[in-house]
Amino acid sequence: MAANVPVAEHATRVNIGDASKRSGVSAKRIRHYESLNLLASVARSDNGYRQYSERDIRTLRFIQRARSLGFSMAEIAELVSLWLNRRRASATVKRIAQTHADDLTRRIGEMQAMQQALTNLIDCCHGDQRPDCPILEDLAGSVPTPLAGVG
Amino acid sequence: MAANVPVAEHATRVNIGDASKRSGVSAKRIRHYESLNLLASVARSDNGYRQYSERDIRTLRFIQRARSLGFSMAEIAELVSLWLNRRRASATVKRIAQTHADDLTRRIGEMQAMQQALTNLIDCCHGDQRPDCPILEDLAGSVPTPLAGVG
DNA sequence: CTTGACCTTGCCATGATGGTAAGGTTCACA
DNA sequence: TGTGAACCTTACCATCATGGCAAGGTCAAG
Repeated sequence: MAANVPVAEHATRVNIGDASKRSGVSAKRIRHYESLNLLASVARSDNGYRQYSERDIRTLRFIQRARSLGFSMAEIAELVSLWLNRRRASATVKRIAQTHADDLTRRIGEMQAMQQALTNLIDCCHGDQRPDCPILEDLAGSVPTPLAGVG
Repeated sequence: MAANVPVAEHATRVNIGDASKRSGVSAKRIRHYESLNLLASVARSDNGYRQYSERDIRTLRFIQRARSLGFSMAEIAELVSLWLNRRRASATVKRIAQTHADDLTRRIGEMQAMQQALTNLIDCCHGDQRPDCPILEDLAGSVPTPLAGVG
């Protein structure tokens, strides 16, 4: 029953369009990642077309997944490097992830503060045809500014 | 008791450095906002220096406050225009604010999803000197990919 | 007159991605 | 054999809001 298909992993090379379909990364992004040295030495065929191996496609999926978690390309470069390094310490990976998580926490907090302030203003605005508007009043500085007088 | 200070509002013109200090907007940003036509026709003195009136500074503070709420420059351009338009409808302002608030909500949600997924992975990682790491395993695609086989 | 603190314009960089242009390659089909 | 579609290539520009730097003009105090 064992199908005698020659898997020939090393020979399974596809063009960038197939690599894109199979990784979920646009061809444009794939080339960009290559320019950032995230994919080690992409092979080329005689006509100059890039040829992607299974390994390359796994790397592209790795990058795509990391992007979906919001990692920057610089962080992803580190993560890919660690992924390929069998002597890595998980502590290093964890530190990168924790730094990013902390960054997310900070940014979420900032945006929530904006959202809260904005929601308060929106709730106070009747939103009809009249010109008076608490949103504009707030932006115009209902709160007196500390440097209002010339120093 | 009324101090007889000549307020001379129309004459209170300051250079960009003072305008920056009094508005909290960097000189670079002030020039940028001018290029975006957010400040109507900034006056110039004979030597070519920009001269900011009290009104200009109020506008800069308005912009600064709007930026702190996360509005884009395009939205701020609309808001400034509405602020200056006595025939505005508060509904227009409210709509802009609501659209932005909705955008914030969406982005906060996306980031929270990232944060949650990341936190789960971090909690599973022992983070020591050993190489095995659930974070990398997740990025490498613990979930089987639908197109894993060649089509 | 020099020095330093201003001001001016203009160009480049960020980060990750998309768009587009101009051109080469391959394959299928008439 | 020609043609056209569907690929591929590189290269440049745009986004968005801001900072940085360079080269030079202006001004006031010493």
